[in-house]
Amino acid sequence: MTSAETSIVWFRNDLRVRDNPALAAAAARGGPVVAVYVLDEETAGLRPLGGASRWWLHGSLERLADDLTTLNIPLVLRRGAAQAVLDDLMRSTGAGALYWNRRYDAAGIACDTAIKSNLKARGVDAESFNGSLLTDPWDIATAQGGRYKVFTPFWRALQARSGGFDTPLPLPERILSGAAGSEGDALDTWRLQPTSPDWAGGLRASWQPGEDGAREALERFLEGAVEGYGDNRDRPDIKGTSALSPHLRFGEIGPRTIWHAVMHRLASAPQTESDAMKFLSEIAWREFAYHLLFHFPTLPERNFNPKFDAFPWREPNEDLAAWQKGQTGYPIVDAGMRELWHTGYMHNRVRMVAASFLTKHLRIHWRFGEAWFRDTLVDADAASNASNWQWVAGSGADAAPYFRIFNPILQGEKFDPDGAYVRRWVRELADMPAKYIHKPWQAPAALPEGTGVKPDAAYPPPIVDHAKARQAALDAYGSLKR
DNA sequence: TTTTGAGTTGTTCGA
DNA sequence: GTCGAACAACTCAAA
Repeated sequence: MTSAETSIVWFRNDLRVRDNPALAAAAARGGPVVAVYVLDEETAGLRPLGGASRWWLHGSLERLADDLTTLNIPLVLRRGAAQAVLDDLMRSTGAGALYWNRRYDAAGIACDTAIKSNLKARGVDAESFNGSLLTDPWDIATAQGGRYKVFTPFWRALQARSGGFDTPLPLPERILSGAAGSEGDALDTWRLQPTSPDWAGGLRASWQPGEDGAREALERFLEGAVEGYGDNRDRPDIKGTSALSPHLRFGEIGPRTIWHAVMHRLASAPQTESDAMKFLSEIAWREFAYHLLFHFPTLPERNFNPKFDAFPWREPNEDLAAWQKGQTGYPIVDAGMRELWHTGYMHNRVRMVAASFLTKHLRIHWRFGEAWFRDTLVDADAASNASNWQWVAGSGADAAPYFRIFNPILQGEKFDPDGAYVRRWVRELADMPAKYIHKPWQAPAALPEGTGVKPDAAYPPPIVDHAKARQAALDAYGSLKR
């Protein structure tokens, strides 16, 4: 192995140049480095990217290509089955090493394992790293060596290991150039962005994909909203969260960078400790989701709790469409679903209410909600999306007791007290008095001039009655016991 | 092996 | 309006 040999870094969900272990390892070898991103829509079992994710990916790859250029590293874009694409690239560049950061879904693991054993058999240096988690899922185990199924003990175990989290890696030195044989596609030919119709206007206005956007979001959060996070995080009418989720999803920032930045901030602002730890526990929920996905690979498709296989779900019908379009007649639910459609994002509190509404009030299987979120969320993440949907539905790990059914009216009144969030996303209700904003069907027919439902855009009546739907859900869950 | 304490995010009812 | 209890058992994690 000579130092002049080319190394390849296979980028996946780690679209950053800082704190990127695979890139750092390639740079450390001393020879030229080629970066590759493979749009793999062929390997069996890999889930296709949703529309919002494709939009984000386009922007993120553009930024990554720029950042890599400053390091003298070309980003090669190739389309096809990863194994074949990488074989071809290894041959044409004469590379002697291939490095990547791990993924943890079943199909991804199978694909990577096959590629690695192939390369090793040919004497190529193939190595994988942890680029997206505080610790690999197999590094956290119960006292008996098992996997955690309850969050709180997992969180305690994770904190106990926090001294062992790797320090974020610095930006690599500028690389020796000279890689040849690395032609690829032009990004535009992948058509990741919508054209006709162009539905991405709201996404463009809301987000800045890429590593710079990720670091700016973290800095903004640590200078501002982290203080008071514990309470404000539940308020969709307040900018009380970090909005880092899509950046984490694509690996534009890693959890170790976040962990260390929070700890650094705590050193100078100890009064924010409980807020900061609350925030880190949310990062830990993401870790927990990956822990679950790794140890229970069927999490995205099958009930974690098999008892739920007998649950009497209703067939998805026009109620599913009403939910997707934000036309349920429950303002907090509809505001969330419309925020999602417009921006590719929904506030976490509202996600819970909307998900509870689909699975409990409408009794539609969580996998339809999971699929919709996967297509429309810019932060759609196989582990978090599946484990959170199952948590809400009651079939997941550490799930809420089944009788815990969110009341969409109370949730609205509690967490959007003035109705500002509803008013923003449900324009029909913009002039509705706060008293009725979360239950407009109770508003008197004759409201003062200029208030109430705008006549030109009727807001639908509730598609189900809360009390009746709640009872029906309780009865359905009760049937599982027998 | 057995025991014990605990478990993200809530709602409703009645006093 | 406020408050505590009931809602159900069950599984997990650790001693």
